[in-house]
Amino acid sequence: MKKITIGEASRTSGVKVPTIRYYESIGLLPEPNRSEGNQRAYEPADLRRLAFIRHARELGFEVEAIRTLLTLQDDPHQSCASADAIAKARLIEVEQRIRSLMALKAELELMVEGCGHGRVDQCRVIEVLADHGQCSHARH
Amino acid sequence: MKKITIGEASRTSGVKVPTIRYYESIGLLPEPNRSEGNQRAYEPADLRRLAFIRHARELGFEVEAIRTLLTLQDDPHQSCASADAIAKARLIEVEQRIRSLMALKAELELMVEGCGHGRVDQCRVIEVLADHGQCSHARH
DNA sequence: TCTTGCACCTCTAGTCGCTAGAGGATGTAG
DNA sequence: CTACATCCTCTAGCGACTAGAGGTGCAAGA
Repeated sequence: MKKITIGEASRTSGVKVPTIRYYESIGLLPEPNRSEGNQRAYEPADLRRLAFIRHARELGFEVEAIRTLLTLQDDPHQSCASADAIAKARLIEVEQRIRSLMALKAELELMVEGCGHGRVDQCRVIEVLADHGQCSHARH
Repeated sequence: MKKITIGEASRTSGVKVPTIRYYESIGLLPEPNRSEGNQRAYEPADLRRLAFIRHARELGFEVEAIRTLLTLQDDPHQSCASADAIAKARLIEVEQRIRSLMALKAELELMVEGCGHGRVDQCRVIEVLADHGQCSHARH
């Protein structure tokens, strides 16, 4: 049973060293055992937990949501309704965000296309920003 | 020439009062004249500037980008190449964000659909989070 | 054995764009 | 004149890290 240093944990999980320590400080990761020289010594289970956290963060789950998901994972006999609800809520957020970004994209495209590449006083980018009324009236 | 209070400026621009003071503190808005009682007294030009800022923020431009756009607007004889570049960069950011959110949406949908609404140990949501290999290999 | 040099430790403070709250002054309507 | 809303400044907090200072541990080469 070789001990896993924080650096190895970082390399295998793709989570930066200070971020791992941060996760520990906010209680997402348990405090690992320490070596004689007071260095963190992780175990495979910690690496799995770290991978879980990383994946969830990549999917945009907030730390509090991840905290809940982790407690669910820790107790596999519970109903998964909460996990389901958290994922659904995240899905709805993502869908809304996509919609608003699409509207935004349309408006930016209009701005960029309309730019005559001349001087600022003819610039559609500046003009549109200065006058919301010129927008294609995307909801924002 | 009636003086415009910060509250009126807030109502007409839709920017909250503390946010207006914040914009002043970081130099996006000029320091307005003060009334006898030391209250800010805005002028129409300030309201236009505030509207510009708000619109740009809604489009997701960062404060530093807005700072540049504002200096461009202040000097209309400059080339609008910078404004154009800033808007284009923002457009690219938005497009990338949309792409990554679409991938994310697909993965969340798989998770949610796959949830059997039973116990956690059969929950696809938890399972997928725990094992990245189960992803549809969206790039993340 | 010594030394070099990297990885580790803790702690504090900074990032971005606000937002909240304390504690007090001013302005306005009845 | 009294409420009460609005204004003022100032500091601290949010989320999720990130950066840096100042120090210790450890493994490998000379």
